Amino acid sequence: MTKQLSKNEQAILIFKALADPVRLEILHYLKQCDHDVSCGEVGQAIGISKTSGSYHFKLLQTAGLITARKESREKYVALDQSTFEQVVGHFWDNL
Amino acid sequence: MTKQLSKNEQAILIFKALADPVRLEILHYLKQCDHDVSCGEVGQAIGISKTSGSYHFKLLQTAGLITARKESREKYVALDQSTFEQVVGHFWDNL
DNA sequence: ATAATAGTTCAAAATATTTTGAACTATTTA
DNA sequence: TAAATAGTTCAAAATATTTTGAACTATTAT
Repeated sequence: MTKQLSKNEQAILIFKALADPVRLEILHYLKQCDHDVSCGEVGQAIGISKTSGSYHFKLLQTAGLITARKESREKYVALDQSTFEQVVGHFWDNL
Repeated sequence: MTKQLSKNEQAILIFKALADPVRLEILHYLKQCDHDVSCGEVGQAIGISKTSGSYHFKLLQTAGLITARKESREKYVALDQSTFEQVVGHFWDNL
């Protein structure tokens, strides 16, 4: 059961997720990929430990900025711009 | 001499500024005002100390989310949506 | 000149976020 | 079955952010 968030709470989640250089690097890497890629690949590409990666991917996922699918051992992630558009697009209206 | 920021650094500054409930309250209050208002008025309205207010107003100002003008003893602040539009509007393009 | 008022600055304390490494689960390969 | 691989979880350590109160500047009012 995932708690239902208000517009503001959701916005804060997204802004927090975006307010970090490592996570922007992740998103930047994902943007260059048309296909979805494994967490390991991304982590290696930007040079972070897998523990740290796990932490950041979870945050991005919770914020709705990436989608993730588990295939056997690996987790494949991809950019999801739609949440951003929805929440940040109407940010000033909802404020 | 204010350091020149990259697009990403500016974006992080804005996202950090927006990733906080107190600062969203400030922006929310400012949104309701057509005129600019004193820091004291805002602080009182949302119930924060003036020291804390000073801290948050500085952050918002640095991020370019508010404008400020000093008139005699008081500092009048107002919403500035334009920076947000410029930086966040092209966020995915610049990423 | 003295008081009061609006806001800033500073350093310390309180909180929150991020990184790290070890131990863990689950899956695949030898 | 045993070893290797991908990722998660946990708690501790390292950092970063936020709050607090006292001391400060500058302006206005008595």
